[in-house]
Amino acid sequence: MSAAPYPTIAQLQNNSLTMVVQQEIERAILAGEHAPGSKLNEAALALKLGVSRGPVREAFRMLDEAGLVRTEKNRGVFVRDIPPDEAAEIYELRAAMEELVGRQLARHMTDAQRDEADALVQAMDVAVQAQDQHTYHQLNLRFHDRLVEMAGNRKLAAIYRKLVKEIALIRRRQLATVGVLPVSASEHRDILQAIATGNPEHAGRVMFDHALDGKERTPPLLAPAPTAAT
Amino acid sequence: MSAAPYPTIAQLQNNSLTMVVQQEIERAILAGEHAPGSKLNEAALALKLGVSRGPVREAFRMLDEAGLVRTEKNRGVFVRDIPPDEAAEIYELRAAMEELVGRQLARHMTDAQRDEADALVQAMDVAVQAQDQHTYHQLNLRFHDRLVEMAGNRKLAAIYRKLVKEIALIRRRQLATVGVLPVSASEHRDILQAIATGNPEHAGRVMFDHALDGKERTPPLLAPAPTAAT
DNA sequence: TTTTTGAAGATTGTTGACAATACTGAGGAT
DNA sequence: ATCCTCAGTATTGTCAACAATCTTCAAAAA
Repeated sequence: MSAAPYPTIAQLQNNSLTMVVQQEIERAILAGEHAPGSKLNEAALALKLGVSRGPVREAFRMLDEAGLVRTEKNRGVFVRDIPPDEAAEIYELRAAMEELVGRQLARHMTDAQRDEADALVQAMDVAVQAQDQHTYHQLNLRFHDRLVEMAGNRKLAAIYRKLVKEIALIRRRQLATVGVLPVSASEHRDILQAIATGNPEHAGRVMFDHALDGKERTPPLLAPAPTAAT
Repeated sequence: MSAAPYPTIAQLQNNSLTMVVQQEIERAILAGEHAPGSKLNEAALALKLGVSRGPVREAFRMLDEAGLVRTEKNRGVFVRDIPPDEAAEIYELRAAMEELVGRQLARHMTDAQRDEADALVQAMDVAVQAQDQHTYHQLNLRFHDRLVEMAGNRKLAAIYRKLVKEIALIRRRQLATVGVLPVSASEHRDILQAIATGNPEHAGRVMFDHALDGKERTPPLLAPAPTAAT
């Protein structure tokens, strides 16, 4: 009675219009259909999604609290345009979280979990050889998400995912910094190896350094302010 | 035009009804006026606060995203009753964040910041000698909040504050674990001393250990489930 | 030309009403 | 006595209308 016997039940339970709207707007933002800094029109979104403004407003409040949009009283909500200095902070925070993950996994990782992670790394190798950037990126996200989940701290995992979403928003700014994909390929093996040693400090440091790479790759600034909204 | 010349301006800017309602409900929850697990009635709250249900619902969505309440479709929102295992996770996460803070401060803390922190520790000593539990607790929160802020990572500070609020909610369950206040009194001096050494790893570890004390003090479980709502 | 003013339009903030769902409790069947 | 059934009630989900605020832009003043 504690856990849902079938995932479908939980699905139906969360299907209030607000939830659907929230997920759709979030998807659109992360997919780049709304550029950072751009304004989200309540009425237009409601019309497009076939609902009234109420659920849209509630979804806005959730997205605001999640850090994906910013609300200005009597002016509207805007897709957040995360400034470079805050972006650096987010990267650093994520790195610290991954360090914690590395420590935990060095202590508690099971063989089955190790196998699963190995499989993802191998799949990434395949994607690299095939020059399949998109698949590689997806696998990379999944690899880290799974490791975070394996650490066994649900709160950590929840916050980590929020940070990842914000980072996805940051990446929207630095449009095409693509092409640097094979860099981290071998690092993933290093991570698993470090975890396998069972040394928490070492595993933590390796994951920390790896995560911070993303920050280093972030160019200081591309476009100062496309729209006047700041 | 970038920074608000007077804080009052920002105050008035955020005074939408939703914001006021959100802050009031949050205050009431953290003050224990709504017990964990208890139901929050939309209409009743709206009436009490003198607004319609719309702003109350929007505030609910924010509080849900912040982790202070839990929403069940077609059933209502409930004050979150954080289970012991998740409480442990939150404590651990907070400890990891404080560790990061310790590292940062060991590198960058200024003399003025050090003086401010020292003053807070001294004030805590006074409160301990006066047996003033409440003042001590407030100062303790402020001490850690200021250190986190001094670390210079706004995202970290924002998430830390959310965690602190959830921990306040947890404390509501373990009603009277009071009386252990002088324990951490000297530890605060140790923290500042460790930071002063300039050794990031050492300062981080001291803050981590200190933060985890809260977790250790948490009894595994007091009341299994006061209400049937779980 | 540049700045200011002020209506008209657009957008957000708030409300009250209606629809859909969940809860309660009395009555009856087993 | 216990368990179902089923109305009546309470509560949440959604919507459309009204009020308040902001934005736009043309006309007038400097």
